[in-house]
Amino acid sequence: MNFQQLRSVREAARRGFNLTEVAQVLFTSQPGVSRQIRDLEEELGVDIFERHGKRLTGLSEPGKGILQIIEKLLVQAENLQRASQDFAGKTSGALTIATTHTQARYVLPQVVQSFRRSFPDVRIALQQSAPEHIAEWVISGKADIGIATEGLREFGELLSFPCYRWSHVVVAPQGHPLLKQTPLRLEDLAQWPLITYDSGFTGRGHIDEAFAAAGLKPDIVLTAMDSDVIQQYVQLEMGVGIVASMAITQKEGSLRAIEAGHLFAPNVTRLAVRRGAWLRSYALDFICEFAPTLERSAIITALQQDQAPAA
Amino acid sequence: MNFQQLRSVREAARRGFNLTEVAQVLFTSQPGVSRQIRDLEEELGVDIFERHGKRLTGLSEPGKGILQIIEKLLVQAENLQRASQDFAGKTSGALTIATTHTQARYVLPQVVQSFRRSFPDVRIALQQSAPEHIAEWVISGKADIGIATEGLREFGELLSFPCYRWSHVVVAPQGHPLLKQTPLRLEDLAQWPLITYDSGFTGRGHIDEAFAAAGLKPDIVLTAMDSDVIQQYVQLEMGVGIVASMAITQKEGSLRAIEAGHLFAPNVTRLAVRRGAWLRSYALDFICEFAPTLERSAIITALQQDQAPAA
DNA sequence: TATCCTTACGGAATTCGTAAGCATG
DNA sequence: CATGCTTACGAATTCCGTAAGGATA
Repeated sequence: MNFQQLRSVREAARRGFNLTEVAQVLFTSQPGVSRQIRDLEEELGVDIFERHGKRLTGLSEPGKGILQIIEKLLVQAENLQRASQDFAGKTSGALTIATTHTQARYVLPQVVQSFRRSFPDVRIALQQSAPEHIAEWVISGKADIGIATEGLREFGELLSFPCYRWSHVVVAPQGHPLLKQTPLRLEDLAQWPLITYDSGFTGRGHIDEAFAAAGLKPDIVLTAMDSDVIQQYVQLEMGVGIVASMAITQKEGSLRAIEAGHLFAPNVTRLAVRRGAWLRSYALDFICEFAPTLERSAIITALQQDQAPAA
Repeated sequence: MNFQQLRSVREAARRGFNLTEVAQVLFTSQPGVSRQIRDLEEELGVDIFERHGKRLTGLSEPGKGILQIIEKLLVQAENLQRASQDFAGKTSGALTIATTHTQARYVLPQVVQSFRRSFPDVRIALQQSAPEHIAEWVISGKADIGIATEGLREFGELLSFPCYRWSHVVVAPQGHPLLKQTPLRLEDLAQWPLITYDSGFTGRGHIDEAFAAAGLKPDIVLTAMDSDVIQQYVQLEMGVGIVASMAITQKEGSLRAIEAGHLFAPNVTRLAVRRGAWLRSYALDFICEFAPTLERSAIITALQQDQAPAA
């Protein structure tokens, strides 16, 4: 049993059982991968993969259990490397953050900027995608940190912290009748075509809930993943926008914003890391910078728990 | 990085940093071990061990953290082997049970016997020792299962289950005056020289507590780890014995027993396994046989949690 | 001085990539 | 027939044990 064999198995499962692809990812030859897997199967005495003739088609039933263990083992192997780099005083490394557009565009810039000043040798990668994929990236180890408002709490493999609260804001073109309605009511809002986030994004859930609770059927004419896109279409007078308050930068030419915290439930942006993973020292610094309410020691303690307490 | 390097480091820490000894345990040469460790330290860029000149004397500060990760990694490696053996349908293997004399002598025989009938190919090892060592053995992976009445609950690394309750029994030679005292009171007992377990063994704690709570100072003339030894000395009329009820087999010649459940707090024998460890299928069977109140699925679920929930 | 770790060296085993062969969809 | 896995083979590397050297308590 060796690490190359284990990596081959893990990668095969991740890359859809295509060993040619696995070989490329692992910078080795395809026959090499083929043998790594065969050798491991032989040593363990178990077929890890289902085969149709010569092609791998999926995991066998035991293979699923074995893969779980292999993943844990390789996580520890990566932890070992990272911990060592920390102990060796290395200030270089990588930090991959999976997050949504709103965070990446409006919230992270300041944090990233100050982080870069503290750790100029760390390469930062912002992986932007949908909340459910953010969780996936962190769980698989492709991202070190996930930041999103939705979709991070449902996973036992993740450890997530609340970071800050925010509320929604209504945006409308200058001179729009809604701007005179004070205080703004949901009924007023429901009169107009609306533009907001795709479902599952950036607090969209709370928007739907608020309208449903009021027995209103809003006319949502356009949805997007992206606050900028929404505001762009508001500017084109296609409707009234509902966006996260962070997305209002005061510079949006003819657009005007109305606080809507009283209409929709407040949102909490969360930061998630993989349970059992070692975070490089600078990653902890990043987290503390992003969520100053978190204690460094509290994060470390929580990370020790490899698994969620049973319900 | 390879497994032999990791094993060398773990074993060096376990064997008091004597590489010659490590080499013997790992069935390899001493220079080999020396190089494994040096290579790993070089690759990780961290000195894992403290050195005085050429000799290893202890773990470095980073080494402590690194060792923790290595231990977790190697546990997963062992899990992988065991899980594979299960999946491969292997009915052979080993089962090491660390336990106290009382369990090994009076409780386990039936269980072991029936287990042997079900799994004739499994080699069973009973490791008999003091409760604190039992925990140690299970934590280090040298034993699969620990069974004891005391000293298993204090370790976050262990997952322990209550198995059965029992109480103490007073034993005295035939014709002893105490046998007429009905019901038996603590005050009566305190009149006589007593023989019971060493402190930390087999519910001794509850005995001390009971006397202390009653403001009595018992005259404990002899202590032993072992119910047989205690009864032997009672037979020699050196005093009155207090032993676990399981140790009364009805065949002890001239000795008579008196229930003492009303005098001392009841005891619960617990069974412990290492968190995060894979238990061979037959080990689960053994546990269920030993503690029929436990559900197989409940054990598996609990084992998934690698770490104790934070306090 | 006895124990213990490191260095040096050479043979053996393993590893790995290329090329060819064969099954699958 | 194009893609994908296996087998075969040879070169290069790595691994590991023996023997000798040097430090420590």
